[in-house]
Amino acid sequence: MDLIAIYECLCDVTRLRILNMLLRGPLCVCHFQAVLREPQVKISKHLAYLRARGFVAATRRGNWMVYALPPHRPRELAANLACLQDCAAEHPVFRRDRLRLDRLAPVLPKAGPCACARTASRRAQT
Amino acid sequence: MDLIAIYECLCDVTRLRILNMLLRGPLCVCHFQAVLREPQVKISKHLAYLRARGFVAATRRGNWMVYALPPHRPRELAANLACLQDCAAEHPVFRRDRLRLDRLAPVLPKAGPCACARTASRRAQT
DNA sequence: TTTCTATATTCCTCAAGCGGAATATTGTAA
DNA sequence: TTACAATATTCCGCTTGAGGAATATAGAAA
Repeated sequence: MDLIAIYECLCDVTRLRILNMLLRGPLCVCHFQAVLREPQVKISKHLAYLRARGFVAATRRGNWMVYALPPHRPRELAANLACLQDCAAEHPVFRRDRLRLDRLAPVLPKAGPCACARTASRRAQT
Repeated sequence: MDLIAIYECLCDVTRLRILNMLLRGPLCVCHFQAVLREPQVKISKHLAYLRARGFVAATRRGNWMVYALPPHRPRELAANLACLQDCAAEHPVFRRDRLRLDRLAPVLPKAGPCACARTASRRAQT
């Protein structure tokens, strides 16, 4: 009954927000930190939780870790993610996260440092 | 963020099975006992859990308690129940519960003792 | 009233998950 | 190498929920 595992994963606000962000596309950890504004350890642990259960996939890119929803999602996961996306569309917290995310990084670059790092160095330049 | 409360409620197999049964219509406690075949205290406590959070409504009918999904369901609850119904259609446990339920009580009578009681006395007569 | 039946509640123990502080790891850059 | 930056892990205290045994309640029946 892996439905239970799915619901357990959806039981936490931080994880919901992470998944909501990932519904837009792959992201690196600094994105989560910048958008969620939660302590690093908290974000890292929830990412580990999701990863251990196969709800997200992680890839290292130099110093950065890129997280994404798994390419092949079982029917139940897909259904519940769709449901979450639906519900999230109305919740202020999720909407705000999406806005912050759009402002932060239009898309994740295919290579090189993540957007956070680039904006940080850009800030340093100006 | 009452989405969390919904997911927390869906985290337990027994509660999922109860909700799956209730998606067909109102039921009394003996139905749950007959179909789920779990200890009385377990069923009662999960019903209390669901009731305390407004996920089911309860009415007394003489000695029996009739449980039902609440008449007016917030959008998120409705969405997730629909999703559950979808997922349940494929899971052996849920399907078996539905079958047992259909065999047990085609419909809940509008008044009088519940079907369990009637079948029990019918058994006693024969 | 007393008794019975259906259901709920209390008390207990146990395991799991959360959050945070501190620390470890891994890759890059100097 | 050494130092640094990004991220992960460990340890700890706390809370919550699950399950079961025993007991309580509420209504019907005798």
